[in-house]
Amino acid sequence: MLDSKLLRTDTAGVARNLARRGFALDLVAFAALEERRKQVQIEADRLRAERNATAKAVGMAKGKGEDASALLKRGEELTGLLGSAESALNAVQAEADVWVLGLPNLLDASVPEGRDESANLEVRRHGTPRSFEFTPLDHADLGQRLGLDFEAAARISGARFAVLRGGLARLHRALAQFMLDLHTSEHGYQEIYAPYLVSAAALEGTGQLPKFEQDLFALKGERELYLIPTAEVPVTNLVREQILAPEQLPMRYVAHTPCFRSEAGAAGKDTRGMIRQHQFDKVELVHIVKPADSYAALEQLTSHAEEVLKRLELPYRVLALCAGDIGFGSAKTYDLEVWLPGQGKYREISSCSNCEAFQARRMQARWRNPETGKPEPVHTLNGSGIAVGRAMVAVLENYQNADGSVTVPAALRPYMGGLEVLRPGP
RNA sequence: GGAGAGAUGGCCGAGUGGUCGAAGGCGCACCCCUGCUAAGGGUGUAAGGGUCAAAAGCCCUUCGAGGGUUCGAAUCCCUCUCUCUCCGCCA
Repeated sequence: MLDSKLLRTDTAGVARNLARRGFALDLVAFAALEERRKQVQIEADRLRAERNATAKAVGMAKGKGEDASALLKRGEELTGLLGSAESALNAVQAEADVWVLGLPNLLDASVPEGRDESANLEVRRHGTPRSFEFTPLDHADLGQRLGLDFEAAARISGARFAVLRGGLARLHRALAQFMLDLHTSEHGYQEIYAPYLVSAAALEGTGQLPKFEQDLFALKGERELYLIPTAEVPVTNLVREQILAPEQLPMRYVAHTPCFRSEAGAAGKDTRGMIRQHQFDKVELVHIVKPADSYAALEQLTSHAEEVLKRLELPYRVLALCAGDIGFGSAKTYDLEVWLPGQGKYREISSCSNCEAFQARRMQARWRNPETGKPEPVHTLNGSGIAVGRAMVAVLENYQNADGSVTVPAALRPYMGGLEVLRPGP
């Protein structure tokens, strides 16, 4: 959510910034709505003030034993007027809320111009793609003989699910454990176990609702609950409706959770393999920081995600997403892309974003700024550190051998009971 | 799943229809007193929103949430959520 004061005082500036994303802010409609809201609210406040004063006067008159019938009559009138004024206010307010909640975040000045992913800016590269003396397979072919079973998953759940067996299941677990250990013991994160089912309010806080409901899995039943699309939702919402002391910041959290996405808009994309699934695991990093520190924190968080790839010795590159490709709630995002020999290209494996105060305002997550003495929104950041399923894909493809076996990266061997090579089963 | 109790400010806790945003205490901040320590006295101490260029001021909202009764609701009625206790079941 944008700062409503800024939206009102610098509407043109906001519109210019949002235009970089390709988002057209309708200035005329906004001005009209705002004008209407102002009038209706002033009128409702006025009526309520008079109603309160009248009611108080009734009490005093009765206390003194005076006749209050004129006041009672006026009170009745006011209650009627106030009722309609309030419903008018609620209507305008609801309209304004939907409007404001649908606006994406402002972009940081450093975000490159551009309309789609082709304009993303490569910031740096690490590692060199290995040259193969044989034609590398993609993970789906390779994995089939190692225990990657899409057919079984289809029978159980349908398309876009995977079953992992044996060594592959363990490799998957090893990756998650390795990442958690790295972030908790070397990068200073607190590990979090959080709910996988969350309320609509939590999703509104991090920005998935109201706009992106079609990407979520909602539960049937009386309770309005959704499966989390990322641990960002429960973990960032840890600070919702809180006023934090400056000493509590920064907070750094890491959580390993499954993520559930309906990917409604991605039909036909990446249908092969386990690149795009309805369910996948991710190790997520979240920072809650003072506003002045958030861009330093973004660099730091990104470097923590990169460290995972470095230790796994996987070649990757870092992209600064361009204006048109950046996510709804983010002011600036770096994507990490890992090299996949099977596809012969770099593919997204992590996305690290500074949401500034966008989510904090929606969640009412604040800190007490000692300089002003006032509660002010914190800044929130999140990033994958990293996607477990895609990391496994990258390991399989980059570490494959001519005979269809896969060498276990050195960093993972302690988590695999010392196993050095995953071999195809019979 | 069954039975019961509860939800008030940073915390504890009073308040069952009127001048209550809410007594009292604790905590915290500042000041005074006391040559240290201990004790004492005073003042202040919520969040959100509107108006305003901004501040001050003024106004509105908020006593778990939503609805209702009433001129007026922390207080009465209904629904829901959450917490606690006991029983049952359960990983």
